[in-house]
Amino acid sequence: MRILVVEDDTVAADYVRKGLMEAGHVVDLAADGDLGLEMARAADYDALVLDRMLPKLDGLEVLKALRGDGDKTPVLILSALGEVDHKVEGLRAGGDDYLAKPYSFTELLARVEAIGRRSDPHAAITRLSVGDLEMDLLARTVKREGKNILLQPREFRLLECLMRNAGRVVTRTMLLEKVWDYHFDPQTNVIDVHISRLRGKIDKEFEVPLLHTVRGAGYRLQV
Amino acid sequence: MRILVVEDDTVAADYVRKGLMEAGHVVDLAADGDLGLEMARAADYDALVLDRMLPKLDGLEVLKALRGDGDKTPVLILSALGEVDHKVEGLRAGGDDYLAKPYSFTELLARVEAIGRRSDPHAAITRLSVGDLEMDLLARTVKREGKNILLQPREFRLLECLMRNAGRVVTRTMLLEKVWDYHFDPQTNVIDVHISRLRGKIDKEFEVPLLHTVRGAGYRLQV
DNA sequence: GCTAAACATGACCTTTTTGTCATGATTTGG
DNA sequence: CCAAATCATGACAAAAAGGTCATGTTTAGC
Repeated sequence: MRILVVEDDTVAADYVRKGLMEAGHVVDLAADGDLGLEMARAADYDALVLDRMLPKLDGLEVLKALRGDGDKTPVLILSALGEVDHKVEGLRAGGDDYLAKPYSFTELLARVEAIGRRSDPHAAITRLSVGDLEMDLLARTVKREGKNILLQPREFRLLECLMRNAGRVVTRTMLLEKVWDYHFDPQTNVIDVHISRLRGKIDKEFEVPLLHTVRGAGYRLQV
Repeated sequence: MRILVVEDDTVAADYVRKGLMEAGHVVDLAADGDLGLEMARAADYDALVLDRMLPKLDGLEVLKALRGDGDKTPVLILSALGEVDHKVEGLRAGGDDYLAKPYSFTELLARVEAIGRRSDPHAAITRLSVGDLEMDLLARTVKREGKNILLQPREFRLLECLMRNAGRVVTRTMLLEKVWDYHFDPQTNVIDVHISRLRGKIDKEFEVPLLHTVRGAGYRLQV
């Protein structure tokens, strides 16, 4: 299993990493919340061990940010705060389990393996949403403000790519690769045209535009 | 959420049931391990709350039996035994979480909802297969004998409809409704044509045909 | 404010996909 | 075994989708 441990206490972090590695897992470490969130977003882990108290970005914030992305990676929250209310808070924020310090490593291992076990590798995401824009990958439908929007296949792929990278700039090169399977520059303005057509469907008739142009870079989907 | 509580202490059981019901869940009770196992097998619960110590059949045994069936319903183990080793034992047996008595109801609720949450009711099917024919609804790909088969959108919908009803006859009327959204007879042979084209792709070059004609009725996909 | 680059969009053409028709093959009931 | 019904399939036509181009608009640097 690939596990990301986000923990600022280097002694504890090394201890946990060593133990998990001996149990046959691949372990990455992040020392603060910012880095942890970034790593969790970048790679696809089977489980996260997240310290509650972290520099820069609090553990709960990291968790909320991930869940906000639609990321369902199982998370074990680790904390010195053993009170019931804190546990409840952690679980409500989207945590899968909560372990209070001091903990035994055996228990941590058992719990990480328990939460990771059922993170079905085939539990694919079937829905995406950005603001009031929703996409159902299975039904192949798109809605905004609850109203159905009819997209052509290519437009659908384009929007899917943008939604999967919501909040980030998607470059023209990325679009050509992901949406057109081109690995070269076609020297035409296909992208511009399809962006325009997409805009006409998802933004034109609505108050706030979601599809933003990032001059010189590409496009970004964001509220 | 539908929750099964297996607990012999009627006072505790009622207390838990009352609380869960107030939180908007549907709760069934079982007073011993035998009954609990039987009920868990019979119905499809979103989560199980399983007392560790039970008359007739021990909680861990119930859990092992369920996991042995391949049942993946999330289970919260409840127990007076608070020691680490027991927790580990419970989690190793396939439990998703472990709560030691005495527990606060709020925590129990949070934990049950946490483990149940991921057994997503929207965990839709994303793959279909009939014999060596496989369909990935998300990737929109079809394979037979591991070889990729390229289908047109309408052909894909047609095959999907047939695969979802594999082994059963799918009538022409059903096809018109599900694949063409026609609620009348178009008086043409669209179906015949598309069935023919589909056959050319999924059956023609293979040993055993999967797409069978049921004269006067419709078609059936079967090995 | 002018200019060049980058982007937006309407019009048009090409390709792909879908549907229709005609014809031939197969099945079933009498 | 024959005729009618049912189904299969190749050829063609219509419609839809995708792409290109030309032109207009916006932006950033000077």
